Amino acid sequence: MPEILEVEAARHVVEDHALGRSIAGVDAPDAWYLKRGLTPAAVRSALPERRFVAARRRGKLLLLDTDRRRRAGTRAPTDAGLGPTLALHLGMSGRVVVDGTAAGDPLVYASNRAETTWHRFTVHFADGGALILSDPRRLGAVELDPDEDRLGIDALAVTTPDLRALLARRRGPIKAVLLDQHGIAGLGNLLVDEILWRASLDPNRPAISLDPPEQGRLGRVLRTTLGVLGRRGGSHTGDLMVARVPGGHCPRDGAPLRRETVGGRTTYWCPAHQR
DNA sequence: GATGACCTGTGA
DNA sequence: TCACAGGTCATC
Repeated sequence: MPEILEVEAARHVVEDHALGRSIAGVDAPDAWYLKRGLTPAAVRSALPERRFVAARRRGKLLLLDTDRRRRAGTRAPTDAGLGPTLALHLGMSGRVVVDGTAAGDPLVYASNRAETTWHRFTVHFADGGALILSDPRRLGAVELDPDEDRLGIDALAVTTPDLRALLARRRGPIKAVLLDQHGIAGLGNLLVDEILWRASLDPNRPAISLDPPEQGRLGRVLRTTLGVLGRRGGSHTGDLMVARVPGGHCPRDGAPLRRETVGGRTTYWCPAHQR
């Protein structure tokens, strides 16, 4: 499931394989997939003859900056300023594939008929390759020049002071606060459960109720968890993951895990050590 | 701040 | 056949 770690891996694939290549065309077969007023015609006219010059990320949003158009054989720009920024959101089942290579997938992408129908958005390069956003469940999105500030501080950059400030002004459950992309951007359901389990904090605790030592602990655990799971290969590699099933037991102390809805999402946590 | 809708593949 | 998963947005 694409949370910040998967999007960062996708960003890396784009950075390593898609920058600097001339864009020849765009396939946007699913107009519903284009958000905030973007139309297939608009995106088809915006991208060709440009190149991606940077692959950024804010939270779970992948941001691909383009350059200005240039006349063939000259260095003179034909329009002012930089080009638009293409924003890709992977939703819950999206994958970015460049020339058949997807993040975390050493195998060549076997494009069969079923998978082709999941191609919601494709950028064709002049050299014949392509960047594809494949998404079976259609909950991802493509937009142009997004409002990046609708997202909070990136989870990979958040500091303990940032976290203290955020927790201090929220009365809702800690879990809901960590999931809210306006505050901290990038954490999803699995990562938040793993972080709170490692930090020994009850997900239902009002954020405002954490004392300074607990805030500090949460900050440290947040950073180390993202580091460890990133190295292991993603959001699904947490220690809690194996036990995250109905009837599961805490990998730390063996107590039965509780399963309930917190912050609107299915939550697994250990009442024995998360307090 | 909480809830349901959005969409569709998977697994019981 | 149906509950469920996931992230986000509109609405209560």
